[in-house]
Amino acid sequence: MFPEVNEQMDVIKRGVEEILPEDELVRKIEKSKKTNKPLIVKEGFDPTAPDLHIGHMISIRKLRDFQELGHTVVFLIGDFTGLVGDPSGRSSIRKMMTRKEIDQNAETYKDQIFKVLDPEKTVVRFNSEWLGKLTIYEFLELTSKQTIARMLERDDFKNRFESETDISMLEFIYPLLQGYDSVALKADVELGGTDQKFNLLMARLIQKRYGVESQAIVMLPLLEGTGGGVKMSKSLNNYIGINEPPNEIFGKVMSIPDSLIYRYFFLATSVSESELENIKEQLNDTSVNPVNLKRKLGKSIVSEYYSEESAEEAELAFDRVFKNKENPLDIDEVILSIDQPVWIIKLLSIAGLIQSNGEGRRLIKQGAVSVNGEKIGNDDIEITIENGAVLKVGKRKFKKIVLKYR
RNA sequence: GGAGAGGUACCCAAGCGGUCAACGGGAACAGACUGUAAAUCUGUCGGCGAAGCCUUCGGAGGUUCGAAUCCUCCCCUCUCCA
Repeated sequence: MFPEVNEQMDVIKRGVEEILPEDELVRKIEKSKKTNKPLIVKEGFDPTAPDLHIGHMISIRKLRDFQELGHTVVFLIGDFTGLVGDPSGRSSIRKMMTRKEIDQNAETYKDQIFKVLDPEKTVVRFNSEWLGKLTIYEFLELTSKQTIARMLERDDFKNRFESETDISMLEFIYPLLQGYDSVALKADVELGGTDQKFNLLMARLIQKRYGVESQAIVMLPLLEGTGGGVKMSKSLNNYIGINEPPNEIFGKVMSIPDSLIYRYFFLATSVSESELENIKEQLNDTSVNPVNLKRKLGKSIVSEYYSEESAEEAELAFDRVFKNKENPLDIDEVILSIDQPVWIIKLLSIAGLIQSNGEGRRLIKQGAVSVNGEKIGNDDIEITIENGAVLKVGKRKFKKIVLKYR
């Protein structure tokens, strides 16, 4: 029923940063195959930021690998964490989330992860199910499973402790709670980013102390953001959200630095080993234009979350605007009822294309503004526009004017 | 509880009585070029229908012809000592 152990390991290891300990995972898989029992594979998510980006999808796609091998995937939502309020980030006190907000975010999560995971085979759990029921006695029992000295081995805590920076008690307890999740779920495997190493290892220890078999850990690399250098995150606004429209996803992929093309293929798509090799060769071959690889990358990412047709359309739309410098087919419309002629700056402003008149003047001076393809060279003019006129600011911002008479 | 240091625009970070709407870097935006929303180069990066004026340097007052810069109080952060 299950594939051969080495076949499973080949699938699991692709794109993975580190497996701890690998031989233990192999044993678990052997046992699972022998007894015909799927492994319980868990990953936890914080419900405070429900927008997933392709960086998150690296581990979710790995969950799918496990799922396709026949194992049980548990998508754990850390709602208890959300209810209490995560103190990490030191001084900033995060607002506590309401049950309703958490439930809404959980729904949003499902929409997104089920683009990749099979809803029929995915178990969604909330850690309040067990953490919320712990008595203080049981909680103290949990804290007794670990010592301060061991906790301080974590770099983050160690540095802060040594420099006498605050560590809240709650923060300190967090890894224990997360470990308890693994106990409650009897997790065989937990996935996480490399930044989660400490917590993942802690869970192994907590499980052992509770007499549960320790989970194996599969750590995935963090994906760099669209600007390169730093990791993809919503707060840095360098992310590609999987709920964004296909054109947007394609365009953002086209904006990544060439140096990241291979990494994105490797981590964010399902291309085969041989294709990866091929891509690497092409990148080293100066006669191959990297833009073609980037197009392929963009299409394969869009296809994964939408469809091949959407990907084709996104590519055509991209060429239309950026290669042929034409207007896109679908332009957002703004309905205006204005007196004509109208001052150009004011027009841009009410069309929502500029934040301030100063910005408008600047853009015009820089030659970034056009109306129906005609560049505006003077910020002090009044123009008369007809219905359906297209305003363009910069390379990417378009608005179609729909006039409405009073 | 005691002693110091500091809070400057989206972020980091200069400035320490006028020449400061505030150096520099990053981010962002625009233009050129291109192979694309890559790279590179250049420019912009408080507000006002732009004349001059208005509002910004943790908050509130004060000194001064004039303050981000000096003084007082308050709030917050950090470092060291207990």
